[in-house]
Amino acid sequence: MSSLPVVNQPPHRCGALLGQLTRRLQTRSESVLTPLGLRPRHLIALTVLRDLGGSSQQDLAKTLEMDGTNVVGLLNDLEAENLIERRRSPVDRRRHVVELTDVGIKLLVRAEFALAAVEDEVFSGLSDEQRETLYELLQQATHKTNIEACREALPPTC
Amino acid sequence: MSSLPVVNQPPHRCGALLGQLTRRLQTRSESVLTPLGLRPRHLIALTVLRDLGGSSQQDLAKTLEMDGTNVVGLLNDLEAENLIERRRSPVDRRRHVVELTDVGIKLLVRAEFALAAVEDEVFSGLSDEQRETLYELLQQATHKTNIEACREALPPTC
DNA sequence: TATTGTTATACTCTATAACTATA
DNA sequence: TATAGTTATAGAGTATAACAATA
Repeated sequence: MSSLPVVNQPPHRCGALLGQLTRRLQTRSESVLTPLGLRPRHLIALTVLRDLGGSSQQDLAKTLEMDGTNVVGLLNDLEAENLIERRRSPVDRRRHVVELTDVGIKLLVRAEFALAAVEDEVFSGLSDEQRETLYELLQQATHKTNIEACREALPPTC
Repeated sequence: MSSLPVVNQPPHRCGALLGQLTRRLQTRSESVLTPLGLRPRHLIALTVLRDLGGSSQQDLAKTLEMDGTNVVGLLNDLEAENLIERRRSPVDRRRHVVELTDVGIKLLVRAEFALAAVEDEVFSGLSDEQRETLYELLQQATHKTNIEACREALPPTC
């Protein structure tokens, strides 16, 4: 609201720092997941399956933003460890309904505890209040550009 | 400063949002760099070389946190486009001194303009003030854990 | 004919080992 | 012998194409 002739400095670039923190989080997450026999991808899949309460493989591929062929391999891993189940859908026998097993649910809970500890460590330079601010800023940024991306991708409706 | 019996909520997890924004930034950066014949890796290398004013390949590998063998390939690309020069160090002929060419400097400037525009777009959901806050939080977070990482890695001195 | 899941395959990125030349 | 750079090669991660079963 000031009309002083202040020179408007452009904001600093966040990209490099963002990438650096993400890489650090990724590396440490891998470390704590390895003893549980999981890779980050596996964990994301398990989380999505719990949140959706089961899914077809194609829907899962869309949600994970992965190629369908890679979802097959991912689910093969998880099924081999008895963490998920594939059942033919009774209404459309082409579809596989994928669901978490009890073993999968329990392992997911353990993994989430481990990952929470990783975040606490990586963000230990910030106070709880600062972390909350960071969260809100990131959410605002992702949400805005989500809408933008949607507008770009879809022609008429959105 | 309040002594009310407020329940301390743990802060939200930032990891997922951080990863999402980073991926978005990465994808769009690739898009704008492709017409310039560059990949993100190339740009990071060019930036580091300018900031250091030249470097040996090993030092470059350390700075980029990449394997030395991959730096060779990276530099081969850049040299083929006449963006960098390798010269034998006169004091230690095992070393290659790597420096930007004039062509490299000019292309770097163009790439940075393009990337600034990408950041402006990806962070368009935030005001300049919010972007600055985000920058400061990210910087504080990365710096703290940098020190931590250093303490972990080095036994006595640090 | 289109859709779901699968396999086989190729392409990229990254890391390991062995080689050359210099010290 | 150790170091700087290079090459060849193998291992992940990911994407494309063809195929089987079902709609």
